[in-house]
Amino acid sequence: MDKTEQVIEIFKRLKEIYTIRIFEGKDPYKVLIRTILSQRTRDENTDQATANLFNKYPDINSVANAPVEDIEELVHPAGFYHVKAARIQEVSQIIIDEYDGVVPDNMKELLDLPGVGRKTANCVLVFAFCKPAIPVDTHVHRISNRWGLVDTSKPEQTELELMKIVPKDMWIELNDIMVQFGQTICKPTSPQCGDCPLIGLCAFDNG
DNA sequence: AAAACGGGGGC
DNA sequence: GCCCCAGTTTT
Repeated sequence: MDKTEQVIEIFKRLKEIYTIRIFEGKDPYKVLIRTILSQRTRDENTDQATANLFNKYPDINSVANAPVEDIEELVHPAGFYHVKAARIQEVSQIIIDEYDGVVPDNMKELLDLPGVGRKTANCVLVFAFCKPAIPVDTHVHRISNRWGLVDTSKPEQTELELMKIVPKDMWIELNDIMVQFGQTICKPTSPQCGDCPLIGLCAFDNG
C-alpha cells in the first residue's frame, strides 16, 4: 500500500465517524473572519465569537464601521481579542477600499491582509473558493507525521508533501476531518490510540 | 529564533 | 493551579 492508498483508506474510515462542516455557507468574507477568529482557538469559542459578531454586524460594512470596543466584546470568547478585533476591522476596511468589498481569491493578495498567514489564506481559498489548497495547522501537521505520511518539521513542508500524496478531490475536506480527529482521538498529548479506528493504518506507536 | 497575544478546557 | 491549544506579527 503506497501513501496515497493509505490516506484514501484512512479518510474512508474517518468519514464514517465525522461529518464535514461547511462554515458560514461559504460566504468568502465570513469564512475569512471566522478563520481569523479560529487562530489558536478551539471550535466552541470560535463558533461563539463568530455568532456574536455576525448576529450584530451581519456584513462587511457594518463590521468595518462598528466601534472597536464593541467588536472586542463580541469576539472576546475567541481570545487574543484586542489583536483579532483590530485585525478584523483593518481587513474589512482594506477589502472595502482596495477590493470593492470583495474578498480576493488568490494567495498573494490574501497574504497581504493583516492577520492572514499561509494557513488562513489556504482556508479561504479552499473553503470559500473551492480552489486547490491544503491548510496546514498544528493538527494536520502533527497527525500527518504520526500517520507516517510525511516526515517534516515545518508546516509548509507538510503542505508540499501532502499535495503530492493526497488526491485533489480530498483537499477540501482534509483540514476539517483531521481537526475533528485531532480534537477527539489523535490529541496533541495523550492520543487515544485505544479508541482509534485507524489501527493498522498508522505508523504511530502510542508507547 | 523567540516572544507576545488570551480565554477556556483538561488534568 | 498549571499546562496546552484551529497562527501571525513583531522584536
